[in-house]
Amino acid sequence: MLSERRLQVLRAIVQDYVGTEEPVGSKALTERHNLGVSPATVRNDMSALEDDGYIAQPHTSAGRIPTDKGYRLFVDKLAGVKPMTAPERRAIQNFLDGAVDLDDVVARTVRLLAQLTRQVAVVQYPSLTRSTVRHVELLALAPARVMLVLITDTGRVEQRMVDCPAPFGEASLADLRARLNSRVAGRRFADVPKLVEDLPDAFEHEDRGTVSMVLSTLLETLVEENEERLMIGGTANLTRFGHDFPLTIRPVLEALEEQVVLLKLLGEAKDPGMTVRIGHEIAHEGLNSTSVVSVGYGSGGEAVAKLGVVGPTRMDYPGTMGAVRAVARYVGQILAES
Amino acid sequence: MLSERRLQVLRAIVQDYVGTEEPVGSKALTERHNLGVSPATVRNDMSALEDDGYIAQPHTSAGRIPTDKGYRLFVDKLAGVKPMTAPERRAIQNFLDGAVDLDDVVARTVRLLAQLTRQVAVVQYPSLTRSTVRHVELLALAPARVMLVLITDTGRVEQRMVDCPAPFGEASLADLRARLNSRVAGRRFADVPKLVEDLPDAFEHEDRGTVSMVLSTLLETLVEENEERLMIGGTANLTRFGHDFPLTIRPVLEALEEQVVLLKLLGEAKDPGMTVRIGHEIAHEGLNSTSVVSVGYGSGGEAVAKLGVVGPTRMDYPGTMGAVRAVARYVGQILAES
DNA sequence: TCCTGGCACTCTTCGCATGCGAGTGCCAGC
DNA sequence: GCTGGCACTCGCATGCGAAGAGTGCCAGGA
Repeated sequence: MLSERRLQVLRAIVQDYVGTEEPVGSKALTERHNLGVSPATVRNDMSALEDDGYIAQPHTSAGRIPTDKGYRLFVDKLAGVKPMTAPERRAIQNFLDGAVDLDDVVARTVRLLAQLTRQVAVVQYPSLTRSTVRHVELLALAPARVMLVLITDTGRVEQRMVDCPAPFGEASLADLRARLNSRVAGRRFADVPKLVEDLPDAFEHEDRGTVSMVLSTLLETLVEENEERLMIGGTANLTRFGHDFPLTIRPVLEALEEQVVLLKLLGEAKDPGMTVRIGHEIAHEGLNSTSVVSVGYGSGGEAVAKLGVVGPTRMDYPGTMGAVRAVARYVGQILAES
Repeated sequence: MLSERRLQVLRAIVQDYVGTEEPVGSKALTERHNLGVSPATVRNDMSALEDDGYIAQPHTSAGRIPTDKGYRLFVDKLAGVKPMTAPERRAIQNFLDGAVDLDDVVARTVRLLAQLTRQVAVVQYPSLTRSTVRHVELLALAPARVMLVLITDTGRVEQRMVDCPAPFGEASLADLRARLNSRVAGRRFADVPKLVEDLPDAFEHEDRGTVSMVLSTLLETLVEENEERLMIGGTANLTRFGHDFPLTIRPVLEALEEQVVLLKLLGEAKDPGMTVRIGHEIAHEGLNSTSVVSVGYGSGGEAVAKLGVVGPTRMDYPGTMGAVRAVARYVGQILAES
């Protein structure tokens, strides 16, 4: 077990390194933090921390930098979440309050988060699977062509085209629309399949094919996982990384474009609260030298999607976590109101 | 006026520079292209080209690189559009054919264009202002709350919430829905305002406020310019630029996030055909060392939106133009079919 | 037992001088 | 108007040495 002072040394190293972006030495440490001991003592502590794998030196006779393990300890034990200041909170609220629709909420959230953290922001669209159905609309575009529009309680709208096997009368359509809505409106997506199971039985034989097809399209839309979209912003902040970074920025940009990777990453964070993944804890190669801070957000008590930030492992964790948490909270409020 | 051979020299310089990314000298030129003259002669030609501002040397005793003016001449006079090969065309078609809805078409187009050109691709969503209305749907979510859903002929769906001044009966809603659709379905957006002008008169006095409000929301949605969205992809290709590029990639990423800038840029290209803007021809600082190749696309004869590519001024213009044109053509077909 | 000052050692970084090579510009000759 | 030759200019890589930062270790003291 590490002594109290060694933990303080580690904390100081992380803070200084995040601030200066340069390996930090024993002398500088004692000057900037009053640890009450001499550089030599700190050197001993550092040596111990290095043996335990919390810090490392890029090359002999350079200062130390934290390892992923070091950051992990820092995040778990040594640092809290820095709360937003009152003006910041007001700014967040003002900025988000202007949103006109769901797309706009997401777009504004991304911009906001990127600006606050000066890093890359990622916001997942409210997921379908946890939401409830607000309304299902059916429109006859042609005698044998129906457009299915699904509206969720989070304001999301999905549409699908259905090519019917047989012409489908306006009356049947109205009937189906009414029956469908009375059964599923307000219900959770997960419950829908069972609720509509026997619906085709209520129709004339000639219409059943079409009804089944509409229903299966609806169910497809509900489960369609790759329809989980997300919005990314603040990629320009990647250039703030290092000086070495042609090498490091590239795979990150590539990973960001592969939304699948990000969705998987967000999905893996089981913790309903905040999750921080650091460096090699992220399976995906190319994000190995980045950290991801993510948290669920949602209207009401339950999280419907995630949002977060991607940045260098050398990031201001307390500040980033504070911003992410605050933004998630306000977005939840906005969604609950609309 | 430049002699034929000098134009050939310019063409050779552009081609070599695009290929090698290094300033090209007189000796290398004569070796790689059989111009039929000696390096000394080429040097004289280069000197003349430099005096006219078509090429420049980064520093004394280095080869020449084309200036923006040089690229302009190259694009206008010296190079054609390189057609896609048959396999490439098949690949484009296959890739786009799998799309399920409008979002998917746009997403696939961006990916495709980025891959083909190995540059940053930009695709504007089919613009509302030039489309026609397919259907307007009204849903009562609460006694005094109506959701307006607008469906366009390009498959785009816009929704807006309307808070009514007074409760609005289901019958009135159905009436309004029917009247509205009979008037505007199939009509161009630009014509809608006049078509619905007198619609409130047909309703009871108590409902007129709500009807007016629904209509004005509809009109707002139609003209809302900042709802012109676009999708961007292939930003990782920016890293292929130079070695110097922490400086150059940053403003480009920033400009790309400012979608306003890109929309303005795409909007400025009046030419219905392909437009190429090179370097300083682009007003926006930060895109000064990039070129933009854009073209309109659309279902049927008319362009409904633009798509294009952003890359370094040092790009393969013929190839890029070929890819952009081909993709635009196929996207148009896809939209016409759906 | 733990902290401290001192000291030698290591390694990176920076500045500077040098040599090389690519490329140019110009000129005289064909 | 083209060509070969030649001197000149720079940028770039290389090598060397000094400076500086930081470490590790050790002996001495609380």
